[in-house]
Amino acid sequence: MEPVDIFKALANESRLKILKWLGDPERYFPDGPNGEKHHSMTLGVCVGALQKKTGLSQSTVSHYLLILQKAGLVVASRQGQWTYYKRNEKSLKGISKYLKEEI
Amino acid sequence: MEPVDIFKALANESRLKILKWLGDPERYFPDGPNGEKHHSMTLGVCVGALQKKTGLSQSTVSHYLLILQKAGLVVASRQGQWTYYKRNEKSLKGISKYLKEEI
DNA sequence: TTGACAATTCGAAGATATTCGATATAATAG
DNA sequence: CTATTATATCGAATATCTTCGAATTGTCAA
Repeated sequence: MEPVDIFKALANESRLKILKWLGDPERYFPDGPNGEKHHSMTLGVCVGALQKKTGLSQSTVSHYLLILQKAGLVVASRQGQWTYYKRNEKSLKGISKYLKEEI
Repeated sequence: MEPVDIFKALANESRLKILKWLGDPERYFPDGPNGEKHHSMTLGVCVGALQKKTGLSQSTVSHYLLILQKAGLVVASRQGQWTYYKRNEKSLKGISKYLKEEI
């Protein structure tokens, strides 16, 4: 993905928050989307949990996650009826490096 | 300026190019806006030179430079009838650090 | 002071982004 | 198989961005 498209994905408050939350899911999602405790976070965070935390509609969050995914900033993995999203640390490091060295 | 506004400023191909050019004006503007040689670049690059290189209209470039300025990415200094723009290296380093450490 | 040049501001058209509710698809539980 | 839950896609309204040409402002030289 081109740098400009990555910056477009980052140019939105909610998407920026989602990225931040995905950077430390244990901290930002201590409970599951429906209040369950003791759940694993290795796969990432599901759409419903992100939807609740953003306060946006379900369709908007799904759309935003697609934007982040197309930009390479997150990766999705479907597990049964859930889709889990995690951050792509490499792409974040990459764009940070780009800003420091190529701009 | 908030990170999201900085990313909005970066989310445009022409503005990204302008920033890149301002990072090495001697290389990207060997001649002045009207073809003169041997001109100083310590003040930055004037709007006309950027306008020619982008191919956009003069008003658009002026507008874009204001967006970059509001985001803190460039600083302007008027010198007679010209306005010179230079990069604000500190803000670029800052946003790079933000991406690496706070997101 | 007037004319030319540089830059900014204004007003508007078209394109893209935001955001929603409704609908469709996919997976699971009964 | 059917109802339920999770997510994705569709269609549309509104907002913001892109970009221009025209008008305005600021500066300098004759």
